[in-house]
Amino acid sequence: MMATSTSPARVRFAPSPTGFLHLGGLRTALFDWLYARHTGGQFILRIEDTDQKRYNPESLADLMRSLRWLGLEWDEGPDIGGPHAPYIQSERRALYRQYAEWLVAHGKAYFCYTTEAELEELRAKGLPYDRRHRHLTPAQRTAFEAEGRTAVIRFAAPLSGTTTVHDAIRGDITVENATIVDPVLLKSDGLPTYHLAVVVDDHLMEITHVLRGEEWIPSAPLHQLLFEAFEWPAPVFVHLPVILDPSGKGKMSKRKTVVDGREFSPYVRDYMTGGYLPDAMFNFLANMGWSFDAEREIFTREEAIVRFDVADISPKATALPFTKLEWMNGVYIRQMTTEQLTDALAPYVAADLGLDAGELRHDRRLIELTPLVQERIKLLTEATALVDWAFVSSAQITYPDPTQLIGKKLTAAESLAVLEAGARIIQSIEPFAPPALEAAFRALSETMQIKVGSLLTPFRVAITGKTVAPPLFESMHVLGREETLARIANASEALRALMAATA
RNA sequence: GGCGCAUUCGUCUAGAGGCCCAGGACACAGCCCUCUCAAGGCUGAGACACGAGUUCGAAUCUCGUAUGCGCUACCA
Repeated sequence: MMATSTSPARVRFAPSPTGFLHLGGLRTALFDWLYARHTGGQFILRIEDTDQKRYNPESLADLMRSLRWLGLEWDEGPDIGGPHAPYIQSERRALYRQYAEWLVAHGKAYFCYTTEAELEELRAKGLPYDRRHRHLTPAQRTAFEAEGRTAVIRFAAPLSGTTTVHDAIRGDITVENATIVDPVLLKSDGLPTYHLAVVVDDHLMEITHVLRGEEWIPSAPLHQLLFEAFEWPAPVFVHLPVILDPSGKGKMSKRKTVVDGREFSPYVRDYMTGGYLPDAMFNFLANMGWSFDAEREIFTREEAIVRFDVADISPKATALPFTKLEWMNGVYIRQMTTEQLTDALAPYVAADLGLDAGELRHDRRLIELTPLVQERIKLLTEATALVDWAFVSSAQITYPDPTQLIGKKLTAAESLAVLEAGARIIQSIEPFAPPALEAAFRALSETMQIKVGSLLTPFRVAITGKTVAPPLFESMHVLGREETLARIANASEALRALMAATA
């Protein structure tokens, strides 16, 4: 771990509200938050909605819901305000014009009247903007105005020399100034471009560390130049590696990607409803481009805060290992208390079974089943398939494939005999509880000379209708003596029918 | 095309000249445990993109090549 300054940092997450929050964006926000907490500074949420065409009204709510789900509370932001409000750029438009005009007044920017069509002509020839209006006379300007042309404000970038920006992860990055061709700062609709807005706001909001995607590396020198033009100190730049598609090649797509036959969405909202735990997602994402130490990757938020440092972030692009996410989610499920898991499971199971979540939360069956499924699921969504049999009547357990009722190395007749013998035990056993049941069935295994595994299979299928289910004796107990006997009777009947049909 | 960034097991990563014929994790395979399925334990297979340097010594430094990705908008 390389130690850097621990003075309080002001770090902002500045998404543009164009769609649902992406896992890549969440990771950026997570690193922002970790660094702010690590230094005892502030985490700020700022909305960069200067592109009216791409604005998506659902986006803001989704964004805030997603961040809060992960536990990333911000100290200043659009909904809670703060000393530098407003935190939505479209509400700050007057500010940007003012600063752009200051640059013009100081000879560091200029009005440009080039039309869309003229720019298109240049583009068609593969040429960048030719700085044609960099030195307009007042008379020329008046003439263009008279034509009704609207101006944008462009930065008068240095024509020679180089600019070096320091990136906290990669070190110095140097580019020729000549490659920076007077970018637009203020658009003709009066709103700023990203370049102007980010520099003005980062300065005004006293941002000390800029964490953003590496797609911004090429424009970092421009931002550096803008800070210099305004005579403001520049923040520390930290360009985060991109998140790739799980295949390892190409940026993660906006559509679902398939891994091992299962679909994984790039959107956070799908994980909020897909059986994932926020703590697991937090831990998982913290390992993407950063590592706690060489041997350990399961850690708490508090532990991460203590160790996190932007200088330790890897510069390498990463593909999200979704199977590892699932494994980690399972680890977190197993770490929960029974009460916590029941709370978490109730809404999922209730929705799947058409029950009331509030009532189900206090249902004896769910409460007893929770510890039995705890080490068998990786996602909260997987619980229903393991427990649904407990919430239906015996009549609803059918045996479409009665051969499943036959134990390994047993005949149908032998399996039937096993069920009947077991039913006699269940009828009279006291107490009707797992330890006593287990002892009795093991004794039965002895006397009938049938392996425990083979002996129990008919009961498991009889009771749950499935070959894969939670432990048998506990399951019987959840059902109760009468219901257990009813299901065994039904299963016996199914076996008899099978024997009659094949005889 | 130009400019920039990156490159350790299939994947996520440790590694800041000798501790590394490269460590951990997921996934995978085998074994153990076991009432099914899991969980757990043990074992195994599996990587420094390539080529030149620098150095007594390079995964670690330099240069080149290759590959991938990004930017090249009045989008962010």
